[in-house]
Amino acid sequence: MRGKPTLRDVAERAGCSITTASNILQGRSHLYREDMAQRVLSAAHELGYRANSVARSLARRRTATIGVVLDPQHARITHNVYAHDVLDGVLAYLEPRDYDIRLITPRTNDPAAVWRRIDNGSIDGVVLIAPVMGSPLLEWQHYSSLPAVAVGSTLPDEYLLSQVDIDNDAAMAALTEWVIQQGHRAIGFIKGHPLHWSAHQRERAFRRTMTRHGIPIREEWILQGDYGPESGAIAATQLLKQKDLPTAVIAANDDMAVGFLQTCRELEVSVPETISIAGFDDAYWAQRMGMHLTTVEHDRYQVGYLAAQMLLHQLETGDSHPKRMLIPGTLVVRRTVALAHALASVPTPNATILTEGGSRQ
Amino acid sequence: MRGKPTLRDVAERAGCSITTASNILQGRSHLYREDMAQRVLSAAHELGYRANSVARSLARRRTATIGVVLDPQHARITHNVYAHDVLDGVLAYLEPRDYDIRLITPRTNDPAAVWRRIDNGSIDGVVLIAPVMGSPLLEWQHYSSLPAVAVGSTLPDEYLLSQVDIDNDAAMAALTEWVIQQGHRAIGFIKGHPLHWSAHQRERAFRRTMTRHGIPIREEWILQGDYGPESGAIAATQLLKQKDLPTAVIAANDDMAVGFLQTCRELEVSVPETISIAGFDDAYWAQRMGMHLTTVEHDRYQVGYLAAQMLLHQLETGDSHPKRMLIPGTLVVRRTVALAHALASVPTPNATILTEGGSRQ
DNA sequence: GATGTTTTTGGAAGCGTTTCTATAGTAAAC
DNA sequence: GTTTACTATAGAAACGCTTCCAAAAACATC
Repeated sequence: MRGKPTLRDVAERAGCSITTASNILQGRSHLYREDMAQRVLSAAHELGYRANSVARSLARRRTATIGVVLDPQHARITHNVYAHDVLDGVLAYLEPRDYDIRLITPRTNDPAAVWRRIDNGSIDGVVLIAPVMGSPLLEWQHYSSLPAVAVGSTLPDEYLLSQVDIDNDAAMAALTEWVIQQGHRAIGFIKGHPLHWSAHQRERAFRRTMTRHGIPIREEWILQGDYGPESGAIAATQLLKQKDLPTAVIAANDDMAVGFLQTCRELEVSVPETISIAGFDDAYWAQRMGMHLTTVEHDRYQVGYLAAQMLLHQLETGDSHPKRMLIPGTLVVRRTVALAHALASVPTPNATILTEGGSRQ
Repeated sequence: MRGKPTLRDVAERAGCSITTASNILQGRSHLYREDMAQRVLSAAHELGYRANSVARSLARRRTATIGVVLDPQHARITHNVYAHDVLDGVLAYLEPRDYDIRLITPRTNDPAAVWRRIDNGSIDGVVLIAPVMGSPLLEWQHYSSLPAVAVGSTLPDEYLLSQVDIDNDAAMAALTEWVIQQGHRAIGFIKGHPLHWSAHQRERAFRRTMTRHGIPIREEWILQGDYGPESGAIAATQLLKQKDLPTAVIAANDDMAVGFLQTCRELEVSVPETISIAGFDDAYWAQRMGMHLTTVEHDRYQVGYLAAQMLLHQLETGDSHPKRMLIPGTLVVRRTVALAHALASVPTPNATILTEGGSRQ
């Protein structure tokens, strides 16, 4: 025997058939006499035998591997905090269950090429991370019959994909609600990247909540952003040069809110005294800034965890009915939104409110 | 034919043998008559055939997959910026070369279990990300004969591992040098996590440079940190309560430098007027803070890229001789280190200096 | 038309497992 | 002493592909 020991080597050394060795090593030793089991086990141990997972996958017709696919749009994983958190959750669920992870980061937009890469028999199922509008990942139906769960994009139903996401709509509604309850009526909004469904959902929730309260929306206070900090800074510059200013601005995510804040500092506009600003996502680095951004926190780790769970459930039951699961957010009240008038702040019923100390009210 | 089409189906449809189909689909059509090649190609296309990569791996005895292993110490990938950047580089090199990535995040410290998981025949080689002292990943030699490259930890030679890392020593020496050239002689240091080799290297380089300039090191100004921002904050509290203060502090990384800065702000100690502070790493979120931290930038992406390159080289040539490669850093001069005296600042010869505008001098 | 050469194609043996099914051997039941 | 019923083990096919080697076909040479 040269090279790595195979099952055959183990069988030979234990003086039994390959079948026997295989069965015993798979934990079916109750089928055999005690001493046989022992012989096999120790032979395997002495040889340092480890089953070849490729051969096993071929024979079992399942690979015990899940593909995690990043949208080509954000192929560089760096700074894609969303992907990290979700990935962590996915790993946390899968690792103890002896699933492996194949990380796939396509660098083309050609759906055929992308799916050829994804679905080549090496994975049992796939988690699609944050597909944006027009993403090749969404062509799933045409190219693959792999069980799939999309994560981080609440897609229209026609995509027939199982989904797990944060509840953008409810959370933004709750945030807007809360800002309104602080007495603000002149509220601006910085929109997210137009290719992300979340951007539209967040904007819609903002508008709906404003309207529900009979507050007029001033379109000149609705600014286009792209979820990047720079776009928040630009929005701030644009907004602050207007003669008439809102008393509060809600950004579709924390990165833009921080960009906005940064610019306010530079222009010496005081936050929250002159203008209040709220974010969305509770970004890690925004927390570190000590800017005490009022925002909505989401458990993205949980999203990943549940997505993995949903996927494994699909695999095990064969039930490929698309499901949808939304994780509620938590309002985190810090210091960047002030009372507009002396008005008792009543907690909104739609979301848990977390004050800075961490106590839930 | 039911299920996914196999090579056999393609061969049948094209009216040829499996061998022929295989050869042609692997691009060896020059071996065949033009029309044969065409028949096979279109049969494959019509059936939507995609080679099963598991079967292929088994037959070829190579998987075209690289394992990327995170140290169990930082199994949660989130906020492990180092891992992200490196991973990006690895992906960038491997993806176009049709290698797949298996992401492995062991959750135990038992080397046997860890390596059983890593080396089960499903990968051709492995990139070990930032193994810390005592990490099971370092037991490589005892458990695996897989080609391996360690990244992000400059290990002692006895580990016999190929390595790619940033040049901690040279970069910290250059930074220290520069701070000294700004006229500082009373310089403190915040150490990194004691289980990371980098922490010791950075500290050694600091001490060596100080000594080389004949500057005494005051041990009460050398504080223990752990690379986390909180530890920087704690160090600041400890340091600032001393009666005698250094005029500058160098932190072993940016996270701690920022924690330090934060605390200075809170205690209303002005930086850099009262005390200068330099970081190391040029962390993304520190950049965003608008704190203009003077630091050393490293191309971690490059580290990952080169590691992947080195690994593939080992695979292709079979040359398993441990190699070592260090990437130089770039001093980034921003605003947190001031001149201690009116002294002309001379660029150090040991590193490129990047001033804030981006121009290299 | 026999022989040699080159070009095309196919047979068959793997790769290392799993798993279905078959076969001894032994014990209990009649 | 035959049938029934297990128990313990092994044979062999299959998974889908690659690849070495041989066979067949086509063509050239004498």
